[in-house]
Amino acid sequence: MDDHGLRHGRDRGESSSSSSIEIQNQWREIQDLLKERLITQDDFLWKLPIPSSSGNVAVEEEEEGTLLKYVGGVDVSYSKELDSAAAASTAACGCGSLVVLDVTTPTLQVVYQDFFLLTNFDVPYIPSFLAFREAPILLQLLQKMKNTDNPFYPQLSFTGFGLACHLGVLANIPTIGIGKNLHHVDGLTQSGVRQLLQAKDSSGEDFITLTGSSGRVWGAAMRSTKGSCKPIYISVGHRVSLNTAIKIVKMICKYRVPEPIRQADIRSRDHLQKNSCGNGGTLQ
DNA sequence: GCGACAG
DNA sequence: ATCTTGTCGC
Repeated sequence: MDDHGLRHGRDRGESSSSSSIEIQNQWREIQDLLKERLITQDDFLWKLPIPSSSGNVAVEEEEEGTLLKYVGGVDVSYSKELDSAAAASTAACGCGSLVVLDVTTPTLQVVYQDFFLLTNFDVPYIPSFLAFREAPILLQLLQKMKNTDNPFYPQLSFTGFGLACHLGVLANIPTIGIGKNLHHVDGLTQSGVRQLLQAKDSSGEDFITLTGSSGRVWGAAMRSTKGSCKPIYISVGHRVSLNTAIKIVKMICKYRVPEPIRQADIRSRDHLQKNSCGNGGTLQ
């Protein structure tokens, strides 16, 4: 995997007993380097399919470019015995997934899926640094498709919140991040979002822009379906503008969580469940 | 200083 | 993230 010279501390042969503070300082440096390479505008020319129940694929009329057809979704599920039982056995304690949906079909058909079972995690989960734990797993799944010239290789991928920038830059793929909860950072609060969303309620718009106290635009909060009062959080990813990200999210929400993420989530959890505990170590 | 804190 | 029962609604 080409990591463009960005390696985790442990890979550079540094002491594995680095303190959490030292690790975080290293990770912050890497995040700063990745940020320099982040593209927050559209850098492609795509025709977006328009949702229709007829089964015929309509596209936005005036647009030129390639039809957006294959959209990926990634996720990592964890077993409850993450740190105890599973760690000592051969059972899987985690599962990374990559799914690809054909968004030109009315049902948003899943046309590809692959999994990566984990028997241990060498990277801890630290808030604000989620990507360092999950991105390496997902990069391998993407790289496997690329190496085999798989025709379903995603033109764009949905990721969990906080992974979009990191994974997008390292895989050089357009990404949109989706969160089910707000990451409290840069002055952003749950109650602040609720208030702004409530105020927007009457104006017809169903989303608000998330601007931190630093002035940085982190993404948007939106009600993805009519019935949901709890918003989803869309993060600015790589090579996709926020406006385009919102458009794309709107066209692939059968439920509150956009379908690529939802399928990646459901299928990784299912695959993990079938390959843990009782079946651990004895199943392929 | 303390608490809160995506997955 | 995961644990866990029922329950309410389309």
